[in-house]
Amino acid sequence: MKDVARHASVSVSTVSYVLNGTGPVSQERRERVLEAVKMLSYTPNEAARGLRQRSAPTVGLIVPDLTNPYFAMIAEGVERYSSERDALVVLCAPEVAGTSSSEPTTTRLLRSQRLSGCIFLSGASAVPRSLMELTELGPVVLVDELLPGFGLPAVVSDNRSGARAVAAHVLSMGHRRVGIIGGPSTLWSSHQRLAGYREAFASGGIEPDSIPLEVGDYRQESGFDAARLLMARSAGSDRITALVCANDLMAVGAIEYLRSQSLRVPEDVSVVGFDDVPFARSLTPRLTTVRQPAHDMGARAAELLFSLLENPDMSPPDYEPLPVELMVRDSVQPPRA
Amino acid sequence: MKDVARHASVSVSTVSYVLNGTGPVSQERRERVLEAVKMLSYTPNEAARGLRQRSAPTVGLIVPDLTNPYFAMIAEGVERYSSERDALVVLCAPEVAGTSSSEPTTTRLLRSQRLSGCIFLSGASAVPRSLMELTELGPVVLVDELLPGFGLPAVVSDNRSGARAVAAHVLSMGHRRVGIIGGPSTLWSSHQRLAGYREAFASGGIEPDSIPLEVGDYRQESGFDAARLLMARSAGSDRITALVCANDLMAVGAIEYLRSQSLRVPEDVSVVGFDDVPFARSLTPRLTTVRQPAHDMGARAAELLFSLLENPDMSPPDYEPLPVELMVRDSVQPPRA
DNA sequence: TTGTACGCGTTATCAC
DNA sequence: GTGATAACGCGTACAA
Repeated sequence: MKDVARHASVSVSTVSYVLNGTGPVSQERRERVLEAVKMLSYTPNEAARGLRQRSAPTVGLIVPDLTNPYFAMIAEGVERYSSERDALVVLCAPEVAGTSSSEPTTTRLLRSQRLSGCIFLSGASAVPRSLMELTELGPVVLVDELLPGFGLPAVVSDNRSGARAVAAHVLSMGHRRVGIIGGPSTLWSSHQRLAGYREAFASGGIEPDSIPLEVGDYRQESGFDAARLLMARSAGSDRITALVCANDLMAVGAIEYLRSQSLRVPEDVSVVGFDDVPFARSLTPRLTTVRQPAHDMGARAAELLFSLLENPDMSPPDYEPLPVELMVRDSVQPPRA
Repeated sequence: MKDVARHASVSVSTVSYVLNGTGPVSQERRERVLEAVKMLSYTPNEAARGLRQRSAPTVGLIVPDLTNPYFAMIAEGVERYSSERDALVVLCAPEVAGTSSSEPTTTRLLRSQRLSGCIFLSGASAVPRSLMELTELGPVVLVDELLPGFGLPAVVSDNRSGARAVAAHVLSMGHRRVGIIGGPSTLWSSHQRLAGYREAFASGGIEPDSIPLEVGDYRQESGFDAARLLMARSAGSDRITALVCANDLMAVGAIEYLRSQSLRVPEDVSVVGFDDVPFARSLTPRLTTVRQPAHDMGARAAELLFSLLENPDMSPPDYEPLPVELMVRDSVQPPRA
């Protein structure tokens, strides 16, 4: 910066004025400065800038499992929006239980002021105890999941009505004996989806409490296991004819189990999912599911975080779930006989 | 830090000595310092530290498409290794052509010294012109792709022998009329795989030049299109009986096209892929493919970058491709008739 | 062994 | 309008 000032025959403060748009500078000098900047291909040192301003435009993105395409899409949304705002996105994998030292990396990072705030993509089963510490260090925005009791701002989609829609569709195809594979009971989304399913079935005249339910952890293997338990429970002539799964990955696992038992999908058992991950439509049969605006959710979470950063004691805006969309494909067919 | 010094009744330098392990400090004072640090829950300001040391332990991860599970796995590997080293991983999506301002974000970032180096996951079709600038600003490590002529260190897998292995498997099942869906011709991996396929077919007595080839861009849609072109070329009785695809996503696209033409997979046409993305084994039929050690590749790339950072003028180590594994599943069956 | 003082590159506060 | 100059929080020669 000194060099630039020298080349332009001005003082460093003038250079700063020009670059930050703060302070009045004569047209002539401004041009000289800009020219010098270009000549020397000068770029401000962000470390120094952050040092002075006590903050760096950097958002932490805590994501449990990038391999889940749904999460990856949210991450992309966050990245896209943030990079437009010239902010860095730092990837944080949460601690693997047991592996961690006494203090979670994420907390250490936020504390060391390398992160201005973070976006928390919970998705995994439980709420890390470190979340409370996190919130004391900077703004935290939740995506995809609500944490009742924490009062944290969140961007989520309308899980409940999505669940209602997909269950209603199953009903409308004539299924009466259904089973539900739910998500982790600790998660808000699991409850919402379950509630949605039950509402739909209830209004179709099916007693919600009579519907067999198994809970998984949103991963494929757990779908396999849950399907096994569910099918074992309903032997004989009143075998389940449709499996309603709380996400796509578990639906895939369920299908795998059904096939391993020589049950055909959808002829013998219909299956639906939730999320609409990219490969859902490439499965055989193409998976009926609920599309969540993953990309958009990521972007909005970032947007929310930035406004929180600019206006620290802003009250979190009214929470309004984003709309979802039922994707009717061919993994649901009328039950036979 | 001043506070800590005061609490421990020592000078700031002593605190610094203790924290960085540099300089000799008496046992007694050391303990006092550590206690004060804990009491005040002090954490060094990384901005200041970076300012002083002219570097921050931060690696940029440039990834074209997180939605591709294969890339996501590599990213996870990078994250895992880096966080063990207390380094941040910054996610960079490359510029979308046309969207960008004159200067790519990535370059700006590296130049502004917020990144100490970066890991380049090319995968996409072309080499950004900004790569050269990048290399001047800090160490760059390539993953999954080699860029001949740049002399950049890289971590890749043995694409060629993997390709040879799948192709050999297709041959061994009795296929003689095969078609190849290759990757972007600008990419090293595409050439390697193509070479591998041809070697295998040649040693099976099939003239490599006679094998129909279409090129895609590693994305699903392009697989669909390529399959269409390939099948159109081989009408009638010598219709292709097996499609060898340079990655899983294109294989999925190809299968989709075949089905749209009422061709059954694998009864009418066998299909193989490359990468072994997680859902490959959940497709119907389960996709025969080549597993690349994605996670490991990410970790090794990070490892390489760190050693380059510590030892700037180290010569890039001998390049040795990581082994891959043929995953035989049921998308390949003997041709009928 | 410990403390003092300076510099890292910026920005903000003041005089001019 | 412009230019000195003092922070920002840390590392580290150097003096004590």
